[in-house]
Amino acid sequence: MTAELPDTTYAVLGLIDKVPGASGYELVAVAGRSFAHFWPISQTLLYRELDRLTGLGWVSAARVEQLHAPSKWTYQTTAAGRQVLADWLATPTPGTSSFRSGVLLRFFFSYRMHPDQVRSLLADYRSALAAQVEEYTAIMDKLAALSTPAARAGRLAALHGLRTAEARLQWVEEAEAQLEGDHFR
Amino acid sequence: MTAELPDTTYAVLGLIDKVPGASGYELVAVAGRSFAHFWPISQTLLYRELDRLTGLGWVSAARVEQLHAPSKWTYQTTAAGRQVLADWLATPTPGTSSFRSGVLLRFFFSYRMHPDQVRSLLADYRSALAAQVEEYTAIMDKLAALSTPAARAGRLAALHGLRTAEARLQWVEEAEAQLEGDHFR
DNA sequence: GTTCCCATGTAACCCGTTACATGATTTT
DNA sequence: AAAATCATGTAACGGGTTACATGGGAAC
Repeated sequence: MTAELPDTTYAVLGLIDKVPGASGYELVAVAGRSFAHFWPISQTLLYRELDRLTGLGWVSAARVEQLHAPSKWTYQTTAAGRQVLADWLATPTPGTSSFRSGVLLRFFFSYRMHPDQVRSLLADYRSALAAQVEEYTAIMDKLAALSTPAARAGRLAALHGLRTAEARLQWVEEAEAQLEGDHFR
Repeated sequence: MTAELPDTTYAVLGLIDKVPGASGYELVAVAGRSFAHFWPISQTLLYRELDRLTGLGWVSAARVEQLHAPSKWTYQTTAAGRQVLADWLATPTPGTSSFRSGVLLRFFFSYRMHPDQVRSLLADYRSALAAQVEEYTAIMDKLAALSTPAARAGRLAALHGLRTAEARLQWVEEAEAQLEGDHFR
């Protein structure tokens, strides 16, 4: 009967649970560094979820005055919030992750492009993927030192991105090989 | 000055260009079978784009009366529409594909779960990925016979999905191995 | 003295979704 | 008689985005 909240709400709840006592501003930064890779949220949205979560009584907000910076609100999960988080984590996940790729969409219509355009589309995709590989590798390196359960989870999440990007780089190779091969048929 | 239309508009435009003379109903079905895997759109949205495209003069609509079924509208790209499509295909793609994964989001908070819950999360993910492998393999098999440029593009798009799903299955293996290994530390 | 960081918020928009309505025709 | 297929559409909602506003303290 709980009106079906979006996963984003639980994402923010989980983040506050993970980083208690952080301000909205800090949470935006942490979200950008952590789960943004598989669950991006904008600043506006995060602040909206903060309001919702306090309204629901799942997190509590406390005003903190600062000397060398503006005053801020800090957040913590309540007992009710932690229970809700645990319940959400226990519910089976609708496995299908939503995915939209502008590259693949264009590639799907590549028969309407000049071969050079297709080549440059693939080249751009390759460098975007290479950047991803760098990014995920850097995250894993940074977390390699830590041995907490949270760090282990983060490392494996990054590994998921890494394996995905690597496989797609391999695909670029295959696609390029196939396109060049067809010139001689 | 062309007001920045969403990629979905061009997706539908490209589809009409690919399957000229199809009805909205048929286009919904074709979209579901083809680019839905990397660019899903609902029926309502597709019909809305049909209105927009005719309004822009990029496609023309013709009423067709049928004997054994209700009358229908059929669509074709105009010369202007084909030009717009070519222009869109020529513009560099903002490489970053948007991706949201409920599985990874939960996994990111897996340190708040019982080990059995993590196991079942991974198991569910594995079977979802296995289903994807089946799906993409089936598409590639179906297109293997055809040697048109469009079929080749579709086959490679499916291969992209296949390679991605395979890599993620491999990741599930790695994740499971790591979780079980940690029991003895 | 301008620019960057901290900190929170408002306004407007629209893409995309789900649910539902309608009605004819063909198949079971 | 019921169910599936063809065919198009309406209504309502909300999640997520971009752009912008504000204001103080710190750094260059």
